[in-house]
Amino acid sequence: MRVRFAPSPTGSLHVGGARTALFNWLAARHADGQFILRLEDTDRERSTPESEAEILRVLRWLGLDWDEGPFRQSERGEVYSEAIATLKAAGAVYAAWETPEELDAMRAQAHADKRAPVVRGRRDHAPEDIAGFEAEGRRPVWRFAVPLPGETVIDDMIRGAVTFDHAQIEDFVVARSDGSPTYNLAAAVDDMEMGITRVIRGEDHLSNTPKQMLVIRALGGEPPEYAHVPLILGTDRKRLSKRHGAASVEELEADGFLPQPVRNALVLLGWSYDDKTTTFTADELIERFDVARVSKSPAVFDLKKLEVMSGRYLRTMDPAAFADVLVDYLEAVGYFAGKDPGAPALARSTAPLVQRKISRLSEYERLAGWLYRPVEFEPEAWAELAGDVRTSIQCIGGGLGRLEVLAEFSVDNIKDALSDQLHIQGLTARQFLEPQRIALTGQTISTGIYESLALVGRDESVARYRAALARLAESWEGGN
RNA sequence: GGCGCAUUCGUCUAGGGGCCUAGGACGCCGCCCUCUCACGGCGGUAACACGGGUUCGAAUCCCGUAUGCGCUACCA
Repeated sequence: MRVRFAPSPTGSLHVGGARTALFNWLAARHADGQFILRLEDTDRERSTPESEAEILRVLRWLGLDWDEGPFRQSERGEVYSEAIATLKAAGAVYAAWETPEELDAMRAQAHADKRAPVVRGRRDHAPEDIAGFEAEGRRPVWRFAVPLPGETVIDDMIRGAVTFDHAQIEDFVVARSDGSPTYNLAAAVDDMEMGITRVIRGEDHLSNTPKQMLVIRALGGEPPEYAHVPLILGTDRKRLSKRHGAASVEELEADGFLPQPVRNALVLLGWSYDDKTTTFTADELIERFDVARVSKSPAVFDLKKLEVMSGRYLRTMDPAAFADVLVDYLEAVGYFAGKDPGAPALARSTAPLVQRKISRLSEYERLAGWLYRPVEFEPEAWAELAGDVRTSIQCIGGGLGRLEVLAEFSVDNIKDALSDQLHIQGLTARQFLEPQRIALTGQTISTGIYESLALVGRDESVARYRAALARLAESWEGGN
């Protein structure tokens, strides 16, 4: 089996495109076939090299390696010229001289008559008329002569038979007036020429398919199998786009998601293995994926679900591997810029403190940000302390007294000492420990208290406790 | 407007005539655990778009309606 992914490099890879790529890749790997990458860059206005590079980068990030390509349609001009010549020779296409204004008028009229807005060019111009057109510098487009009457049936792997009446298909343009091929010509020719046996693509291409089948047959080829997958929607049930938040894979990456859970979430958009399994390894996907099982109806992309999968994945990771991806991520997003040279090492040592608590790498800062700066109280955190200054001072002071004299500043010792102290003071763990957390971190949410204390060490811990106490004392006096 | 596709809990879905008083997962609600945030455990809430058929029997098949989406370019 030979499949292809054929994005147009006019932006970054969005979630829908990524899923299509994934489905194709899985189909190829499952059947031990080839996955071909082809850039459909015939739109010179919108295609950019940056976009192409980004798409390639993201595919690699997702782990979707291709066997052939990337091919660029912009470099295959001769192939299309030949195909167009063949079609001309076979009489399958004809020159059409209609001006844009005439075409608009035809379509407007069809709309007014409640008819299908199909364009059929005039094919009965007198030779002298044509000479006249040419004399004024006009060049014709070449339109495909859709056979009438007739119909084309797509035997879609997902939807079953879909029939299109030729009366509803216009004589679509195959070659522009400058001779360049249009999408429907180029895609058809490439699929044929590249020996593609199965086309898996978005449902938005369903109505193009009969046109491409017509071209392939006119060229003497046999169309591949088709599988049109439903579109992916945003939470407003509109086709997913930039305005739906993280709609591109690039953004998901920046938001701290790893490729494995992203893949897992994408594949489950429209496909399922059974009624229970929700996580798969890459190998399991390759073994189990079957495009015929893809659902017919569109799915809403739910970031929350991705987050859950991501969190689960992170938690099951080997701690060393987790530390690696965490540090790599922080490095990549520039987290260490302007920080102490020891910051990456610090991040690595704190990885175990956050692994169970975050669902995406970008949440690291929320929990561990305090480690990278001098004490700096979040307004809510300070408010919590200042709400009951006397108690806060008692708790922090009580904790300080124990920490200062601890023989070995280890997690276990800290825990024992503080637990003992809270009993002595007759407080609940929460009442007693919260002020400690705030004194140490300045945050209401942080890494675990005992681990955090042990990590920064006695000197730093004591210094932070004292600073908090001093500030509390000030506000106490100020308040009296 | 034309053509096409789709329609099961809020979301992703299982289901392909009797196994369905519709199953799972996420979310949500409650409880437990608990040093915050989380994690984890337990329990609960919640759906076959509507109307006709076909059939002994329909979420499953057919028709219609409604709604949504896609295409409707010398874009891809």
